[in-house]
Amino acid sequence: MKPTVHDIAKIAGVSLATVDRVLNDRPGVRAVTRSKVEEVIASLGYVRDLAAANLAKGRTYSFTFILPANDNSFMIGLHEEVRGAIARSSAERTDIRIVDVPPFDPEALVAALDKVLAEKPAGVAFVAIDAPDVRAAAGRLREAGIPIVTLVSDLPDSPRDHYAGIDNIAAGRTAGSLMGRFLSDPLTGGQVRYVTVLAGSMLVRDHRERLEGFSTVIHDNYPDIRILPVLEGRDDPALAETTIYDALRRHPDMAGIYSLGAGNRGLIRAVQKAGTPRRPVVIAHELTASTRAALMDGVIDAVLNQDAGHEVRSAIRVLKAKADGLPVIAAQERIRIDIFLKDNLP
Amino acid sequence: MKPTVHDIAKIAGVSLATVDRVLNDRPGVRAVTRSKVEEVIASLGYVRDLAAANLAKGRTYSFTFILPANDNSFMIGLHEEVRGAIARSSAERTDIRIVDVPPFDPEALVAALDKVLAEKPAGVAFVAIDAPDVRAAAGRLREAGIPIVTLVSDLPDSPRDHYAGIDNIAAGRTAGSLMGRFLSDPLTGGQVRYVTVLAGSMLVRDHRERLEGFSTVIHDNYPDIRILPVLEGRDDPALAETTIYDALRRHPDMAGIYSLGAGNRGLIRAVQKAGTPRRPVVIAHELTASTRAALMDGVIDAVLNQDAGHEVRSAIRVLKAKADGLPVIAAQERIRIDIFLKDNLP
DNA sequence: CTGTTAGCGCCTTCAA
DNA sequence: TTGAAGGCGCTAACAG
Repeated sequence: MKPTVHDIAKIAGVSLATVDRVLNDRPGVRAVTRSKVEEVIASLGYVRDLAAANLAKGRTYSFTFILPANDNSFMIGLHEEVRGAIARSSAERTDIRIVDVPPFDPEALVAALDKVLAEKPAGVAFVAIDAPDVRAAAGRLREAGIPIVTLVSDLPDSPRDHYAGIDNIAAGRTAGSLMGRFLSDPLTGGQVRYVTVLAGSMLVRDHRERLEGFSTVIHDNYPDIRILPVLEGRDDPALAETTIYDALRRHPDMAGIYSLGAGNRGLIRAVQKAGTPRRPVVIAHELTASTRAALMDGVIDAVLNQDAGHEVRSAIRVLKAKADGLPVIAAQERIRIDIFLKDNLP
Repeated sequence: MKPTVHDIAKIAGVSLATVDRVLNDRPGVRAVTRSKVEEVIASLGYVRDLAAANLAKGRTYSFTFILPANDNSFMIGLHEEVRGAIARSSAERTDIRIVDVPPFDPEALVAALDKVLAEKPAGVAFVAIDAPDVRAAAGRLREAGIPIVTLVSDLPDSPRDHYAGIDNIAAGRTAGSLMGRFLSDPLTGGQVRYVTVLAGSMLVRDHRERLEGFSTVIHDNYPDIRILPVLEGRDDPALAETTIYDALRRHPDMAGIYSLGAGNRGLIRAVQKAGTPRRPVVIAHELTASTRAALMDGVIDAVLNQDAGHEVRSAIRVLKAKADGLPVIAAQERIRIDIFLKDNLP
């Protein structure tokens, strides 16, 4: 039979209340009493029944998700996943709130973080912007004892408890290897190919990291492939379309395109419209309705994806665990870089 | 405030016990009383607090995992994941037991299933063998009201509640596309290449399905690629080694190898030893210590993987949900076909 | 500082 | 057929 607080109380010769004080290290216990109780706890190998504790406390975990009010498919999907979690909240004893902030706006994010801090939730998850002020605001939350998880975009060198997102350098490297392999023939060789990269903005950390990984692999392993100067589409479909269309007009022999940001709807239209003699190899990020269709149609060759549902569920699990001071299953919380070809679409 | 059994009792003008009888539809309630209570339940939108219910019942979910006592890395890893779940069982209110059976032995599996049936666990997970007797045994479990989940290998046309594993036809197709893309150059063309397939045994459904997917894609999309007659390595490293070594001696110009079963340790040795003028493109299944190392070394080009940890955790979640008659989050339970290149290794 | 007591939401005897 | 009462494991007043 698993030991309970009663067993501890009996053996240690104290009351339930004292055991509870020790367990939740609340004040009001003499040091000797405390250590005696702790000894018994250890000797019994006691582990508290969280479900019972939460029941007694009437506890619900109040978490706040701060999300950019971006209107690209990925962010919309992320919102939906959080709303799904909200729908399940009664069963999961959570009380989740979404706070929208304007995208790419560090000051707005800082303001939101400070406002959330005042509400003292049991945990906060947010899509980070890599700026000193944001780091400082995160520090204030942590000092208040509020667990924080960065979502999709990390905040390195900050006291965040966990990052629920992919390794973007690795993602860029993966794209680079796929591009290299899709373009190179081991039996022939030597012919120079040109590849263009479409980013949202080089100011965003994720995009910089993906580019870095991609460039490294291409330079190191595929000397025949030349990367043209990066194009910035601001994650905007319309801008992406004209940008890529122009590039394909200038370079009708373009061998490949790596789209490392959003706005792929425009990219796809541009490739179709340009009708170059030979379709370029296209690798893009995030599986959405449009990238999925393009994959099926053969306009896109591979999609790298991060599973927004997994990220949200993982963030919640980790926040819960941190709030309770519990360990997490590391493997379960690692967000994979999914590679989708048209053959393994979910 | 969420409604509780007390609210129902008060409004319906009955006692807690009666409400409980209705909730768990136990006998001993007049039809009129029952429907009155049910009405109140519906009108309040009551949902029972599972944690509290389990606490009161002192419930633990007893699950049995029937696993083949195979000694390849994947199966060993699967065992480990189940043991990990057992280690967490106190926190998760589960009581999980592992039953080992000899591999590829339908009769032994049937015997194990029937033995488990006698113990009436709250759920059973097992690695299926595609045979009529096994299907019948599964039927007996289901008739006894025991939820069953197939793990890694499915049992189609059976009453299993859920399959925690990958789509093997899709996996084969994915391997085919990667092979095709890695071997073909869009700018040149026409040159015939030979590819060999190493399977464990064509008697196993997973392997048949992977081969089917692979062949289809190659035939339909890569006419220059010829698939040589399938080699069977019985998932045995030693046999795989000699088989592949011989094949590479006979065909020094072998362009690719698709290893769709286990025993990759031997395959890797053979490729290294053969030292063909040009290394073949190698695609294998399951990320293990040896395939991982081979990926890093460039001996293997891509590994398709199913996450055993995810499969086990998913099986447990689903068994719990089925035992309680609850829905599952479908997206969370879909087992992905992971594609690993050396760049996105976890 | 420590103990007593009454719940949290639900289930389960045991009587009526 | 129904109800009253006690308890699951833990926590939180409120006394002492």
